[in-house]
Amino acid sequence: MSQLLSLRDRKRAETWAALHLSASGTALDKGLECVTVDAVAADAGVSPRTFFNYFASKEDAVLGLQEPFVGESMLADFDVDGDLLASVSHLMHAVTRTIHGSADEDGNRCREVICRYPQLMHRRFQYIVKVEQLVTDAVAERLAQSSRWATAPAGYNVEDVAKMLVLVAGASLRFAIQKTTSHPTRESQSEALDQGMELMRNILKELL
Amino acid sequence: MSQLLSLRDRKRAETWAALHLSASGTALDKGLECVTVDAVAADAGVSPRTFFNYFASKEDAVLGLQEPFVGESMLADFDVDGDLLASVSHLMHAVTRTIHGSADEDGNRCREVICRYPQLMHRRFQYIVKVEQLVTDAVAERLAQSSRWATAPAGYNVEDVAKMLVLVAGASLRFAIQKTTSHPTRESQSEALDQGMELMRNILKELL
DNA sequence: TGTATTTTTGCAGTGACTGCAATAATGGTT
DNA sequence: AACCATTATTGCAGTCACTGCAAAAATACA
Repeated sequence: MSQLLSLRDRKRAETWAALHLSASGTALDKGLECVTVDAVAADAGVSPRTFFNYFASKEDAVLGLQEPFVGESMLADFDVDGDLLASVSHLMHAVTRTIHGSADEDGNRCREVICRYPQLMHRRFQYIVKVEQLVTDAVAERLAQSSRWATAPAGYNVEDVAKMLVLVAGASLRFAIQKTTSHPTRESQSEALDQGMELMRNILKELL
Repeated sequence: MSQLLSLRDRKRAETWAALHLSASGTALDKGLECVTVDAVAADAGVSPRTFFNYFASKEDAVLGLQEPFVGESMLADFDVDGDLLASVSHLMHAVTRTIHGSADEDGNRCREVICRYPQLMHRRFQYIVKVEQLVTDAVAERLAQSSRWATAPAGYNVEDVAKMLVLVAGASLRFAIQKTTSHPTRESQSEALDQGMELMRNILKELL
């Protein structure tokens, strides 16, 4: 188990976690203004300069953000011919989770920090923009292979359709995020996501 | 004409424009890394400290960003019982324009800067989040007075419906923004907005 | 053990941004 | 014109995020 990672990788993971834990903990305990790179680095037992080997900014450390990626497993139950909106929103949800390198227990802590310091949401949105780009590419690839969607409406291409799908599906994701961060309840975010999708359908059915 | 504004207000407007023009001009001519607060302030003939009386950050100066607001005139042709999605997206578009204090001719310059330095888009998104909040409140108020929308679907309230409407309408706005900034054509953004809305309708009709 | 690679670290520097208090400019009043 | 209240500008001193660079330490590998 501990041999799956080399000593180097294990230490890296430990330092990453120590920095993130110190940053988010200090933010909750003493306030975000007390979170300085120097203090966090000292708390984690590394030099301030090393901090930037792990995080591009102190906000990233507080939220434990990492570069998002589209994993193979996430695309497994992506069905172009099924409920496309649901597929896309679930894919976005899955990829969005990859920007949080921390464990699930840490999720509530982060949500609490974001709730107290909404400025941090902005930084998270930056990452979500990256998620949108990644998912758009992945969706476009799937659409291009589908007989139904390979040809887009006149004046548009497959990338446009993918982009629009991601933006619309992203609406329900953002709805779910705003709901769960302003009301830090126990209910899971994927529940909120499905509820948001349902509300969206209800409204749109009336409007189209 | 020049008496409509007091001397103080006129000078303020001039200094604002000088700072913004210097910042965006330097970004285009010499690159964004050459845009420093000191240089911009000197170029505009004010002290560096004064710069921060006008802009909260140097990015704001480059893009000429101002606090968004919902004007009376924007709500004039908002029709709750008509094409609600179109109404909301047009309202969002109108409010989004208020974050750009500069004149229309300056729009292309800013789009060019954003195109060359996509990091700036993030700062703009921060303002768009504010736009979303403002428009959500305005829309919720209108919905509450409407007989059709005053009662939301079970489990949701009017604010939820307004939020979702804004997010969905925002999707077509973001689509239009991405289109026009990656392809800085002459066609107006409101055209792109309507086209995006049309694409969204086409796609959603197939999916609902 | 020796060597190549990666990581950490210190250092010195740039530049954004802030609070504060003095000074100057402006608006309105007598 | 003279006077005062309000508001804007400025300099100063300081904090802190973030960077490039090169030396030193840790790790991997043969």
